[in-house]
Amino acid sequence: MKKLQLQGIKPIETMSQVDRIEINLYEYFRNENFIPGDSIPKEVELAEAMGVSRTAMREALTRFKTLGIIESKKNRGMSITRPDFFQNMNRVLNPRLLTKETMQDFFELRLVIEMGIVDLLFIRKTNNDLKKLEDIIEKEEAAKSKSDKLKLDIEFHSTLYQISGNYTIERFQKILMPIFDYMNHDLHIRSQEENEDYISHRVLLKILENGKAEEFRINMHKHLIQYFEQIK
Amino acid sequence: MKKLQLQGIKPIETMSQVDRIEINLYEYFRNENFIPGDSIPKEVELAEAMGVSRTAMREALTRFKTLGIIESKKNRGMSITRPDFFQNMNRVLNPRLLTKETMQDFFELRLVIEMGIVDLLFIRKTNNDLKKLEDIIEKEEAAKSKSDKLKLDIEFHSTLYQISGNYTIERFQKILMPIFDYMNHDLHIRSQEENEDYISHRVLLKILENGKAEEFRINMHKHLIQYFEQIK
DNA sequence: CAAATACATATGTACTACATATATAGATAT
DNA sequence: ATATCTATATATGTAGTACATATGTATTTG
Repeated sequence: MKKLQLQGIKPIETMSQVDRIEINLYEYFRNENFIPGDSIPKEVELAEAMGVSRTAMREALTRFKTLGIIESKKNRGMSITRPDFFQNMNRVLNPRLLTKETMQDFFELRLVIEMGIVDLLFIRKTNNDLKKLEDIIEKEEAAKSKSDKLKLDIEFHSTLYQISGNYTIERFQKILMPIFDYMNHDLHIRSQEENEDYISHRVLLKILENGKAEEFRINMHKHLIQYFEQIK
Repeated sequence: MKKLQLQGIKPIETMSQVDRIEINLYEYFRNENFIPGDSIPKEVELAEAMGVSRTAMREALTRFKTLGIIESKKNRGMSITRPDFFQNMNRVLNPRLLTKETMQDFFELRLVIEMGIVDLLFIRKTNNDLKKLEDIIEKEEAAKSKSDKLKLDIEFHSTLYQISGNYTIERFQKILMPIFDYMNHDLHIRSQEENEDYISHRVLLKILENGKAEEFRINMHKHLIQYFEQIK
């Protein structure tokens, strides 16, 4: 029988005992309808109930701890926790470990999100938000050094993520930042000056204040045109 | 001294030995400039070099294995691997473990991505893709039962993700699917029939064939209006 | 009755022994 | 000489025991 390889699926025969323990535990957690905060049986009980050594059980438990599904305290035992998706992503996000394709994917994802959050911006924007953007733009226009300008550019876009009011997206962006940083070294982006109909942050802000979402999207696309041109 | 709580940062004094081993190892991996495929020293060597027991070292190594940063084979030792971000996400993605807020965030993220990928669609669409969408729409129009319609609706949108040519986004969507499924039970979405200017999949396809990205975005927004109306 | 102390308990760390899979070298047969 | 089979060495996987450490609970003490 040929072995078809699928994402994230191991053939049974190559599963170690700990793999099976992990699956058993996961089933157990689900069946018991545990919710975050609930405490679970202690290590020795779990090990005995499953007929394995404490060592192996601990290894399976370590996996869950690593994923943030359970946490443990001395003498207090272990309890279910609310996992943080992006925490793990963060631990793993070393650009050196990424393929070029995945980096390109993330790069595109950024553009996708920036184009996509426009509707959220118009639903959630407040006067305070607009003021904040105004401040950034003023600093940006006054900035002399290239690094200062870059910093404020990033701050402008980060603020847009904030205004979207979506904490998950905001964190996602923060985590992906190092990748964009890393990629910028490779990209040969033509400078804004070479671009005839360049859309400035100020124009975007004006539209966000008085315009409509559709208009904003069109201009955001123009604003990001240098990046879109890289995509084939 | 007050203890300020920050995302993903533990106070030093509460760090266990294994926590410190993990940090040490991570530094080591980075400094040695390991890339996927490189093999790393064996357990006992690492343990001795760091002056800890094999047990504790193994626990730290288990964490890396869980995150997909290293893998191990009997007698072959351990080697650096290319981690798969979404694999871990998948393991953790139990709607029961999500807060309402995070679910809402993901729900919005879906809308953001569907609005945002439009430009990628127009860059990457092929005749084959258009044909595939046509097929789905025909089946959809012929479908009688509600569940069949729903299935084909999902298939249409999934195909858009495929057409975007961004594998990472495609996987992301697949992983988030169960959440949307789960949420749909809670949402009171008014049916398409109640909607006067409802934009059908056929209209979207027409625009994708002959229209422009801007036009498509406007209509995609109308197509998703029932969902946008849920957002405050 | 409050504070200090002793004790019990569950996880954390260490050490040892052995199981298991696999690469390598060596022996055997064709 | 080549292929196949066998033995052995090796690194990870599993088991078991002992003790360390932190923390909750009960007890003693002022």
